[in-house]
Amino acid sequence: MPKYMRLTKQKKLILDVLRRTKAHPAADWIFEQARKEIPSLSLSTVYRNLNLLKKTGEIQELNYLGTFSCFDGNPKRHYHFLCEKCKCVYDFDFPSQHHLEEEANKCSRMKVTGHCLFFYGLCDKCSE
Amino acid sequence: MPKYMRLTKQKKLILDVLRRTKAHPAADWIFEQARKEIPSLSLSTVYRNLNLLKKTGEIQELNYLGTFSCFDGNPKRHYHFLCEKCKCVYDFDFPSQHHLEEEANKCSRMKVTGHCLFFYGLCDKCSE
DNA sequence: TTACTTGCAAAAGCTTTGCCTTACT
DNA sequence: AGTAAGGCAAAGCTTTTGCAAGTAA
Repeated sequence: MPKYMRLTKQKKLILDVLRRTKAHPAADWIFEQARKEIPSLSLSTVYRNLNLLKKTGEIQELNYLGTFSCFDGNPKRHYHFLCEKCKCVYDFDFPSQHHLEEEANKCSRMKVTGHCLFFYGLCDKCSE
Repeated sequence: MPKYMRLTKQKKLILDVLRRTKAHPAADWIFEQARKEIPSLSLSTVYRNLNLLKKTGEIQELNYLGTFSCFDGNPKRHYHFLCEKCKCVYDFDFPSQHHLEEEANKCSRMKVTGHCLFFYGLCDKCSE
């Protein structure tokens, strides 16, 4: 394991692409966008950097869709909404339900340290 | 799309294997177990049947782990706990938080029809 | 200069699909 | 009899890995 993380232009670009969008893109979308600025970029570099940035807590990985991951350039804990029609993931402004963890801890012998919550349904565009 | 679903011995066995366990196994574990009774069984049959049974609502698919799916022979809505150490998924007896959906509906323009919630941490065996 | 990172290609993991045969209704 | 489902092998998709060359610190 490396001692420090280098700020290469590839890493900087990948992080930028992710921060510039409100969507929660998959690795291949990030790759396609970033590639416009660095045509020699490779998909494995995208994956490697996404993993590094996830490890340092600069981004987070979302697994709501099952078959592939989406990434969020916002590292702060917040909830999401998944549209079942267009499969888009939206940020969802909703109060933290941290208290559920304490209740959950009382309910069982497990040591609950976190929870994952998201909502699904139809987004405003799809429900018109 | 088929007009009806046949009850083949393979399908019956796969469902049985899934109902006999309290764990939430992945497709390959189900395959290994079922294979003991029907050695000629193939993995694609397992996948095909899991998808059929999911479609008819007899089982549910869990995607908490990201890289692969787990299956739950209990079709009723209930919560789960994921141990981050042993990666086991447990049933988690916790009151339904259905009210969150109504609150969520008030919070946004999205049409919220459901939620997904699970807890994680260390299970009783791993936290000893 | 050191050793982390890149690009390329290949491999790995999980899941689906095509095709022909089998067997449930 | 008609057709859903099975078995096998191959393909598909997302993600990871090995390695030689490049480059940030």
